[in-house]
Amino acid sequence: MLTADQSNQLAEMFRLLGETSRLTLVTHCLEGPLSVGELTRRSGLSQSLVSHHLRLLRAARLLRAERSGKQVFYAIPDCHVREMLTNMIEHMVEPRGAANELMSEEAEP
Amino acid sequence: MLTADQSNQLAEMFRLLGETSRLTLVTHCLEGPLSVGELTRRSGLSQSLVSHHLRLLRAARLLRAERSGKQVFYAIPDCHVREMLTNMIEHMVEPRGAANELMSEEAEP
DNA sequence: TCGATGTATGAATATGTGTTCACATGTTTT
DNA sequence: AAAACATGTGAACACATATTCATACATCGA
Repeated sequence: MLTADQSNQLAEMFRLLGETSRLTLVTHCLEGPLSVGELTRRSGLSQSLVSHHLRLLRAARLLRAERSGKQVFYAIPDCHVREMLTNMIEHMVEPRGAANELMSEEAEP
Repeated sequence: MLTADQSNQLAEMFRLLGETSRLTLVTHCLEGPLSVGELTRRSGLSQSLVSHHLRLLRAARLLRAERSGKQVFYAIPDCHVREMLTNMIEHMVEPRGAANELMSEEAEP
């Protein structure tokens, strides 16, 4: 299937999305390109921390940066990332129909 | 966009996929349903650890369990998860064409 | 060219959290 | 009872996050 290297790289991407604050930065960008200042305002984090997060997301190509004057706008880079996110959001809000018959064990009661 | 609760739930799913060993269990299941024993063999992990991981993935509905005789087979539960994974795999193997013009900064040197 | 604004980066730390192992026990099916 | 799998607990270990501060870089307007 996947080489060990590819698995690591893929896991790395998911790990980046696995932190609420970082994920929120990405989902905000689903609406359209947003400046760092705007992301800082919406997230309530410090500008420094936002920048640190964006740097990681950029390196993993989960976000794309584009400068416009003094500001830098971040956006979803391509349809793969966009569709991946919308798929996961749909999966989340989806009715949990008989999720697991085996042993009645749920994440949330 | 998303409520704080939804963001947490979504991040939780990504976090589960953000560990190489767990992700490998999931990607193996892309080929088709696999028994715990088979997954243990392929992953090289202990059966106990595999079971722990599968439990988490099941609870998040990233995998679905089905018993067949003595064995339990795990599979991708629906098309959302399957498409999400294939999208991410495509994104990963995609040519990194001008990933980030802003500051020449790469993930791997 | 200087100052203001917007953004990036580096370093250092404290803290938290998850992964993994090892062992034991429980459950379901043959 | 045996085989296959699930679950629980606790300890060791590694890593990542948040945080702050300081500094550097980029762009624009005066």
